[in-house]
Formats: sequence, structure tokens, C-alpha cells
Amino acid sequence: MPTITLPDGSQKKYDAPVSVYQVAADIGPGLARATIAGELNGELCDASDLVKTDSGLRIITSKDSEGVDVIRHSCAHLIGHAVKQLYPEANMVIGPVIENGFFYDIAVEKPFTEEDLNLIEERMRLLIKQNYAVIKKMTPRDQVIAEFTKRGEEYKLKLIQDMPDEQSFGLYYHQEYLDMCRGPHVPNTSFLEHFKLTKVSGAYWRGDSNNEMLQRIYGTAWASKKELRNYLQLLEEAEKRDHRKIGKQLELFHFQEEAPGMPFWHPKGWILYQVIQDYIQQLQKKNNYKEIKTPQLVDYSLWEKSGHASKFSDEMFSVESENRTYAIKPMNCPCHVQVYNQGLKSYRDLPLRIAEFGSCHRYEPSGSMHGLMRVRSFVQDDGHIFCTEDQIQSEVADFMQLLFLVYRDFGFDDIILRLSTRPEKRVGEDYLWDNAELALEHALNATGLEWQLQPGEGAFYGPKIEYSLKDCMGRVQQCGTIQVDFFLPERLGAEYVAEDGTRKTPVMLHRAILGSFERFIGILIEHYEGKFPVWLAPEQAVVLNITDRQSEYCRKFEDSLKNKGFRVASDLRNEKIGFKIREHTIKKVPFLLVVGDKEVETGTVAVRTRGGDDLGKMSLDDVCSHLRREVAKYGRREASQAP
RNA sequence: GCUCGCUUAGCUCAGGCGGUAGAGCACUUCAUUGGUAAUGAAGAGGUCCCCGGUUCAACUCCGGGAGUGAGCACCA
Repeated sequence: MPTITLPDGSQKKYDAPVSVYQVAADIGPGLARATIAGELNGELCDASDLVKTDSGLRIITSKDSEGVDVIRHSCAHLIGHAVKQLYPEANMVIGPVIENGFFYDIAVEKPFTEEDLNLIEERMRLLIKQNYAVIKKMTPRDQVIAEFTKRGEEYKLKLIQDMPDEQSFGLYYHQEYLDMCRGPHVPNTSFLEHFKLTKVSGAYWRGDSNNEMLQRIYGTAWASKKELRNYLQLLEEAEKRDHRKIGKQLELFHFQEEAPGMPFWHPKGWILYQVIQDYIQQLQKKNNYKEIKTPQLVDYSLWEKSGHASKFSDEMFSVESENRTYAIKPMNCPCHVQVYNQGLKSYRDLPLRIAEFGSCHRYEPSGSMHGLMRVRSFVQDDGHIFCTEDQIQSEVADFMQLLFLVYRDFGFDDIILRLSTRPEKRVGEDYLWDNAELALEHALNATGLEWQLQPGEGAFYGPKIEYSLKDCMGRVQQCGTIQVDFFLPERLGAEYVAEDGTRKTPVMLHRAILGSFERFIGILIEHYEGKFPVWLAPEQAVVLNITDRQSEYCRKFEDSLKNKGFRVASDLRNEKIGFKIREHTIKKVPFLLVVGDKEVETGTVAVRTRGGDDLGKMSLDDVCSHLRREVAKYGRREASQAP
């Protein structure tokens, strides 16, 4: 005699066990048609599942995010149905839901081609049109094993072996196709209409590169045609903003075969780079960081001492000279400890904040490189804070304030904080970890912002906080970090004299706000689509003449602006004004200053923005103060408060 | 590093069942001095990524390599 309580508090009483679908039908036929699954006492279940006892029930439709996930999960099954019809010898592996979609890993002899992908998608659409019912049967373990053995689905059998305690499994019948899943799944394929297969690639069995490679088919699925279209448009938008493409168009940098993963910065890209570096440099100076510069090449023995060689020797470049082996530095921290170690340090010297824009090289695996986002030569806004254990919390809190300021200045307001705590394999006493984790936690709480915990994800030498930002496409990019290190200072013999006269080992905090300049610039290019705010724009304005008569005036105007410290060029080519405007608009120069006879007469320029707005005529002073105001805004959104 | 794809003019890309290639833009020259997203004409421009092999003949087919793209794995 189940009594069912719905989310609005209303109750329905039944004499006998009743399916989720039946409850929905009793509420209304429209809801029944829309029912994808249910949430029974907080747990998702199939629409066909029976409610036997008094329960709380929520009907899940495609309007719920859980409903969309079910659609995606069932789409993965549908890949299975289609693939087994087209390639009966294929073995299905796993088909989970991921952000915005789903995939299915499949073991096949011959890798899938684009053409196969089209065939599979076509077959899936055919199956959806058949509008067939997906039937669930909870099945005892031995029967499930017998069934998959009969069908030769070896990977499914391996998965069952991975779950020795499960006595029964949910089997979902898609006509002749059979899949095993915790569920829930759609009751009927008609819910799966708005999907698209997006790509095919290889993926390792169990995610381990020692294992064989499977074929992975990716897809996306949504509740409505409109949402699917929006998502596909978002993908197109992301492609349009690709920093590699824009980097070429705007002449910011290039790569070439002779230096894989190592950018050649062109004049305009280098301005961008330097403006950012100057900005960070000034800010760090203000915040009592001492900037230093350490060698590119350091004898391998230091990397052995620091412990990096044993872990990362394959990823380090090295150079032989004078019968010695040098490593091209992959990071700055061991060198910073060397600087710290010069001269005896007192507790009065702490916290000691050291910063370096040190050029580092790492031999990244060839397949991992991606434009500026993952490179082999890079520079970080790297810094190390030597402090006592008691100072960790306030140092972390100060750092965070600095980081928030920087992110806001670059136009990022949505920041994600993650705390990674002690992993199983680690160094250092537990009480040290207790204290450090607590200090980080307190610093996080003090921000008043939400943060996420990633248990066990810390480095082997200490816990860390990672800072990610959301770009204008909603993509999460990890940039900043602060990591506590109990290990390196001790290993490299760093000490200070404490108040009681004893020698103690300082704690070291590794920290970066932007991460690598290369990557951060890549993110900025995509975030702004190359339309940099004025403070970053490599060219802030271009002076354009209409005829040769204004050339001299233009040159003078350009010089005056340059003397005021603005980045300005003039384009005096014998071309029509429309042509020049088009060219510089495409180059995304923020302001175009047009000069004809009228402007020369009145001592002005006609100001046009790259967005096509006419700001009217301005004198030199007007232009300067306008530019100055724009520069002072940085990339802050109007809504955010200037500090 | 692994799987699959790609590599043709400075850029974006066509092309050919094996007979040494083409467009648009950019570039150079000439004409044009035009008021807010493309003025017109002419010209120049190629080891078809590299190294081998097959063939009378390879940019095209085969093998190897490099770079690159999408994923996977990795990321101090």
C-alpha cells in the first residue's frame, strides 16, 4: 500500500506497487509522455521501476538536468545498437555520460573512419525513428555472465569481474541489442532525437597507456533541437576564436618545425607579452616580492639533489659540455633555494618572497602540445615564498587577494577554487600536513567564496590550491596555484635561525597567478577573440589619411600620441579610406583616427572604434584622455569594482 | 608516447584513375587622391613537408621520418 509524496507535497495512495510511469500518467497524460525516469527517495530510477513502499518521488523529464543525462546515456547505448548491427564483430566496452554529451569505447579490429561515423549516426537515426521501447530486466549475476559469454562480449565480462559483490545487474534490451548498465535509461528511443556524433578517436582500455587502444566515439545530445543547435554553434564559435588562428591573423607569434612547441614571438605578440609582464612585475614589486634571475643551465647534480631528476629525467632537456651534463631548467624552484641559501637567514627575514620570470623548457610528449596552451618553452610568473609554518595562512591569504585583483583586471570574474589534500604517497609528518591543510582551508574560508575539495590530489610534497577561471565561452582554465612544500627546502639545505637560536627549515610556497605567459596569452586571445582591451592591444590606434594632403598632419599626430606613451601607427598608403578601415578593423585595432581636410583645418581627428561606432571629432588632448581612460580600465568588466 | 587524419604559392584552399599544378587574398609595378569594412589593370611568385623504394615517368603509389590536428595517456 505505497503512499507516494510528490515534490509539491501532494500525496497519492496506491493499493499495489505502481510504476513511476503509472504515477506520472495519473498526474496527467502530458507528463506521462514526457517521463524519462524518476527520482525515488533521492535515487534515480527507471520509469518502469515499481514503487513498493511509501516514498518520495520526483518525475524526471528532459527539462531536468538529470533527464538530459539519461538521454545522453541512452544515446551511448544507441551507438552500441547501431555499431553491433553494422559491425557485429565489435566488442562494446563502456559508454558513459560526459559534459555536454557521451561516448562509447569499442574494441574493433579496424579503427573507425569518418565515413563509419556517418554510417553509425545514420543507423542511430533509423533506430530512433522505429520508436522502440527500451526494456529493463534486473538479471542475476550468473545469467548475465551466460548472456554476455554467448554474445562474445569479452569486455562486458571483464567489467562484471570488476564488480565481484554485485549479485544482479540491470540489463537493457534495445531490440536484439543488449547492454548492461546501472541506468536509468529512456523508456523509448523517441527521446533521443536531438543528438550528433562529433568525433572518433583512440582511447586506452581502463585509461592506461600500457593497455590496448580502443575506439572511442563521441557524441552530444540535448533535450531539444534548439539546445543542440546552440551547442553546435558554441563549438563553431570556439573554433573561430582559436588562438592559433587569431595569432596568425594578428601576427602575434608563429611555430615552425625546427622548434616544435616553442613559440617565435612577433613584434605585436611580444608587446602583448611585455605589457602583461610589466603589469605583474609592478604589482609584485608593490607586494614585496624580490625579483631575481637564475641560470638557464644548471648541472644535473642539482636536479638529482632536488629529486626532480629521478621523477622527470625523461621530460628534461640536457646539454653536454666540458664533460658535464647540464639540465636546461624545467622550473625555477631549486635555483630559488640556492639564492635563499646565500647568507645566513634569520626568522626576521621571513617571509621572504622571491619572484622570477624564468624561461623554462620541458620535453613535453609530442601528442600533448597544443598551440600556446601546452608548449616546450615557457615563462611563468613564478614565485616562491620562504616562511615559517605559522605564516602559511596569512601568506596564502595575501596571495589570493593579489590573484583576485589580477584576474579581475584581465576581465575574469568567475573564479573556481580547489583545495587538493594529501595523497597516499607523500613526504612529511602527518601533523605538518594537518597544519598546512588547515591553513589553506582557513585562507579559503576567509575569502567567503565557495571552494571545492579534491581529496588525495595534492602533490607528494604538500597540499595545494588551484585557481581556475571561466572564459567567455564558459570553459574552465586552470591558471594560478599555490602549493605548500615541506620537502624541497630541507632537501636543498635551506635553513633559518629561529628566535631561540636553533636552526630550522623554512616552509616553501610555490605560487603563480597567470601560470605560463604562453598559455595565459592563449587564453586571453580566445577570451577576447583578439579584440584586446586598450591596455593590452599591441596597436591602440591607427591614424588614417584620406589623401596625401593630410600625410604630414597624420605623422605629427602619430608622433604626439607616441610621445604620450601610446602605441600608435599611421597608415598613409594611397588606398581608399574604406579599404584602410576594413584592414585595421580586421586587425582589431581599438581606435581608427581618420584625417581629411576638415580635420586638418580644425586640428582634430575623426574617431571610429573597431566596433564601427563613430565617436566624433576629437582634438589631440581629447584623444589622449580618452585613451588614458580606456587604458586605466584594464580588462575589467563594467560591473566589477575597481580596487 | 599511442590511434586516426592532415601537410600543394606569404595566407586560405582547389586539383589530378602516375605524364612536374590552379583560384582568391597578400606582394611588385602602373594608373587612380578617393570621407568610414575590399578602385582598376598588369606582373612576379611552387623541391606539391623530408628521405628512400616501385616505375620509362612520382606531387600522386609503397616504406620510413618530421611537423601538425582531434582524442587518449602525461603534465614537477
